[in-house]
Amino acid sequence: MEGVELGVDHDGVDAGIWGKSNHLPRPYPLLWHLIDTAAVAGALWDRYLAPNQRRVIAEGLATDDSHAKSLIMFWAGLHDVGKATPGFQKKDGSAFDALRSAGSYEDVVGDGSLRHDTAGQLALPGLLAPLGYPQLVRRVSDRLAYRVAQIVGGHHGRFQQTSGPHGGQLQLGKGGWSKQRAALVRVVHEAVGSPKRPSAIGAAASVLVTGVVILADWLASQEHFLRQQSSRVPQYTGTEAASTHLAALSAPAAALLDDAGLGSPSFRAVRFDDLFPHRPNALQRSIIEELLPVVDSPGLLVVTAATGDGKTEAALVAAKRLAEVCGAHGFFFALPTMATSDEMYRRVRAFAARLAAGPAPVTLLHSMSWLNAEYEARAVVDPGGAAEVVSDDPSGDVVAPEWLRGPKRGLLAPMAVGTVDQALLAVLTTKHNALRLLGLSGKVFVVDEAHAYDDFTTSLLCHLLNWLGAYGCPVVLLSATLPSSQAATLVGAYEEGAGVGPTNTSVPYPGWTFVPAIQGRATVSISPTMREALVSGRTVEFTLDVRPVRHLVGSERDPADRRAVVRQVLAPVAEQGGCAAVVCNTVSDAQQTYRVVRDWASEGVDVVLLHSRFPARRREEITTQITSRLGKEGNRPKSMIVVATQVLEQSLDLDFDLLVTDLVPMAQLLQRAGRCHRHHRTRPPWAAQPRVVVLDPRGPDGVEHVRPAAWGDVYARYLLRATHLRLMGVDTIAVPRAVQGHVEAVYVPQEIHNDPVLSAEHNECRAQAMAERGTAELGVIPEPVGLADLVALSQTETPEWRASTRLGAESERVLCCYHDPDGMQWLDPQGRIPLPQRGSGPDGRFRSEEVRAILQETIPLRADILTGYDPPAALPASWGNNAWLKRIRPLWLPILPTGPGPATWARRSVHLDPELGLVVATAGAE
DNA sequence: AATAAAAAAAAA
Repeated sequence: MEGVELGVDHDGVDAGIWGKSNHLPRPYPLLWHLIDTAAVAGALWDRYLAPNQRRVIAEGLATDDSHAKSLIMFWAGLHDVGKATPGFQKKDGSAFDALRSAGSYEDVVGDGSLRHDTAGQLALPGLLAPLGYPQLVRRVSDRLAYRVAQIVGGHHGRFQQTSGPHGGQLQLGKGGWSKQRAALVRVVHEAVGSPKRPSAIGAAASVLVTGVVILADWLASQEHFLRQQSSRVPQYTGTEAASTHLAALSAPAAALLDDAGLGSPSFRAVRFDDLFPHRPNALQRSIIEELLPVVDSPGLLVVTAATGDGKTEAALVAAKRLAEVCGAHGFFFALPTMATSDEMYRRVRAFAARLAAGPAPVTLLHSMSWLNAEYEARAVVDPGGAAEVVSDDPSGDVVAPEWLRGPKRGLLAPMAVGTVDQALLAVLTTKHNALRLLGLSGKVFVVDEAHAYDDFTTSLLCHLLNWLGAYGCPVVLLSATLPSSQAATLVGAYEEGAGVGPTNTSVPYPGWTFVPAIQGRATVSISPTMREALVSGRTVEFTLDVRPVRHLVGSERDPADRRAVVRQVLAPVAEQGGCAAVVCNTVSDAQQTYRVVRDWASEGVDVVLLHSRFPARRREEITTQITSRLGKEGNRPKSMIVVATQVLEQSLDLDFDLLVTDLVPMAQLLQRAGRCHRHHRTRPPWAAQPRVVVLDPRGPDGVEHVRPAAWGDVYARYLLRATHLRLMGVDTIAVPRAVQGHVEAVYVPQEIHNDPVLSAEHNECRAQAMAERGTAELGVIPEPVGLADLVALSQTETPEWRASTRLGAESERVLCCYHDPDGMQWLDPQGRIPLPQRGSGPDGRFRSEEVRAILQETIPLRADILTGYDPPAALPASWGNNAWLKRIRPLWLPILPTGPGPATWARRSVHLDPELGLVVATAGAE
C-alpha cells in the first residue's frame, strides 16, 4: 500500500481525478459523476423502465428485479472509469498539474489517441476479476467481464471490439492510475450494495442496459445539474461517504427524470365519447367490445380497413389498453411521411390532453419537426409566475419539455408521433441504436399505413418487429388491404422475436386480429357478426371503366390517343359541372395532361396541377387550395379538375365525383379509387354512381398490353400486366368485400405458369423484391436470438448519415436562383429578393425562420437529372455553416428581357413554371 | 430507355 496522499482518503479514491470540466467553475470529481450516473440509472429502473423491459433485463441476467437494479447501477457507475487515465486527465492542463503535484502518477503515457470509452472497455475485464467475473471462458455469452466492458465501451452509442491484443492497453497508465481505477470500481460497487456478479448477461438485455447507461449519463451530465452538485458533494471519497451521497441523490435523480419529461403518464378512466367527438363506429365498437375485454398480455394487433374508417381512433383506444395491461408508458405512433406525422401530432396531442392525468409530453419526430410552428410553440412562463401555454390545448401537460427536444431524445418521450424511419433507425447499425431500442421497447409501437412501404422498408420493419417481439413490446399495425403474404411476413417476424408460433394467422380485410406474444395464448379476431356489420355498413360499388389508350404517341386525332380519351371522359365535368381527378404516373405526364386539359376546358372549370416538383411553398399552397375545396368540410366549387401524380394517393382526404387514373398496380389502383365518392354528399346527376376510369396503355393493335417507356421502372412490368389482366372482364368493384380477392389475385398469383410472359415478369418482380430485402439485410443489426457479440450492432463501414431507411434514387434539394445580366443574384425571377449572403443571427448565422424560408423555395429532384450540370456560381459560402443550407444544390436560371429563361446542360433544358412546376425537357426523347 | 414519392442529417 502506498502512503495516503493528499486528497486521497483511506479508501483510496483521489478526488483530484476529474470527470467533467467544460463550462464548470472547477473540475467535477470523476467519482461523483460515476455515483450520480449510478443514481440516475437506479431512478430510471424504478420510474422509467416498463415492466417488460425490467423483465427482459432480469431474465437476461438470470436474477430477480432488485439484484438486476443494483447491477445496472453498478455498471452505469463504471461507464467513465476510462477517464482515470493519463491521456484523459491531461485534457484539462491545470487539473492535471494539480493532480500530479499531489499524488503519485509517474506514468504519463498517452497521446490522447485513446478515447475514454475505449479505455474503459480495455481496463474493465481486469478490474472486474476480483469480483469474480469470469474472464477467459470459451463461450462468448459466458464472458461476463467482456460483456460488461462492451456495455461501458458502448456508452457513446457505438459498441467496440477490443478482444485480442490492443495497442491502447499501454496508454491506460500504470501505478497510481491503475490503483485509482481499482479504487473507483471498489467504491462504486460497495456504494450500490455490492451486487454479486450475475450468472449470465443476455445480449438483448445488454442492449437495453446500454441504453440505460447512455441515458443516465446524458441526464447526469447536464451542466445545471453538475453546477448544483458541485457544492453538494462530500469532501471525502470513501465508501461510506459515497453510500450516503448515493442515498441522498434519490430525490435529485428523480427530479432530473421529471424535468426531462421521462416518466409514465397516468391515464384517466374515460369512455370513447370522452376522447373523441363522436360515438364509436362498427370497427371501433368491435375493438372496444371484442378485443379490450380479453387483452391481458402484450401482442401484435393488426387492424385493416380503408382510410377514413376510423382506424386511428381504434388504434389509440387499443394502444391505451395495451399500455395499461403491459405497463408500457405510452406509445410511438409511426407514419409514412412528415406531413402525415404533423397532422397526426395534432390529433394525438388532443387525445393525450383529454386522457392524461398529469404530465404526458408528446413529441414530434422527423427531420423537419423544428419548423413545425405548433410543435415549436413552447410553454412560456409569464412574469406573474403562472405557466402559460402558447397553444389551443386544453392542458399544458402535453407540451414536450426542452430536454426531450434535443437530438435523439424525442423517442424516449412517453408519447411520440413521427415518421416510421425514426423507429427503423433502431435496427440499423447506426450510432445510438441501443438508445432508440430502449425508447421504443417501453411503449406500444403503432404503425400507421403499414401497406405503404416497399419491400426494402417492409424488411426493416419486420426486423424491428422481431426485436420488439423479443422485448415483449406490444405493437399495433394499421393497414389498408395487405397481400396475405406480406401480412404473414410481418406477423411472423413479431412471433419469431417473441418466441411464439408460427400461428400462420391470416388477417381479415376489413377487420382485426390480435396475436399474443405469449406461447399457448390463442389468437383473437373480429367476430363474423361484427365483420359483416362492418362490411355491409360501408359497401360501395365502383363502376370500373377500362379505356384502352395509346400513351402520348401518335396523333391526337386518334380516338384512342390518351389525350383524346381524357378529354372525352372529362366532358361531363366541363358540360354539367362536378369535380374530377386525373392521376398520372410521372411528373411529365401530369404536366402534359394538365396543359391539354387546361387548354380544352371551358372558362368556368377550375383546372389545377399538383405533383412533387414544385417549390415546397407553392406545393403547400396548391394542396391547401385543393383540400379547402374538396376536403371533408370543403367549399366545393361547381366544377374542378385536379391533375396530379402519386402525391394524391398519400393521405390527402379528398373527395372526387369522378376518378381517372393511368394503369397502376392493384394496390395503388384501389388506393386511388378511394378518393372517389369518399364522403356522403350530393353529386351532379351524371356522377350519381362512383366511377373509376382506368387509362389502360395498349400497343398499336389496341389490344396488346404495353408499359409506356416514359414510365421507366416506376412500376414492375409484372404488376402492371397482372393488374391489366385482372381488370379485363371486371366492370364493378364492391368495396370492401371484393378488395382482398383482387389484391391476392395480383400479388399472390395462383396460376401464371400458363402465360410465359407473365410468369417471366413475375420472376423478375420477385427477384427485384428479393434484391431489395437483401439490400435491407446489409444495413441491419442481427436478430436478438443468437446475437453473440454486441459489436455486430455497430460494426459497419457506413457512416451515420449514410444509413438509409428507404430505397430509391438519390434525391437532391434544388433551389432555383436567378441571375440577371448585371450578375446580380436573386431568389425570385422578378429580381426583388436578393439571395441572402448571410444570416441575421450572431456571426452571420442563419436563424431558423431564415433557413425555413429558403427551404420553402427548394424543390426535391432526382439526383441523376442533375448529372452533368455545372452550376455557374456557388451558393454563398456562409450557407456551408448551416446543416440544412449546405446541402442545397443551386439551379441558376437567367433573367432575360423576356422573362426567366431555362438552364441547359447535357441534353436537358430546365425551367420553373409557376403553373407547371419544374419542367425538365430532354432533347431527343419523344 | 426511361423514372413517383417518400426520409435523413449534435450530444454529454
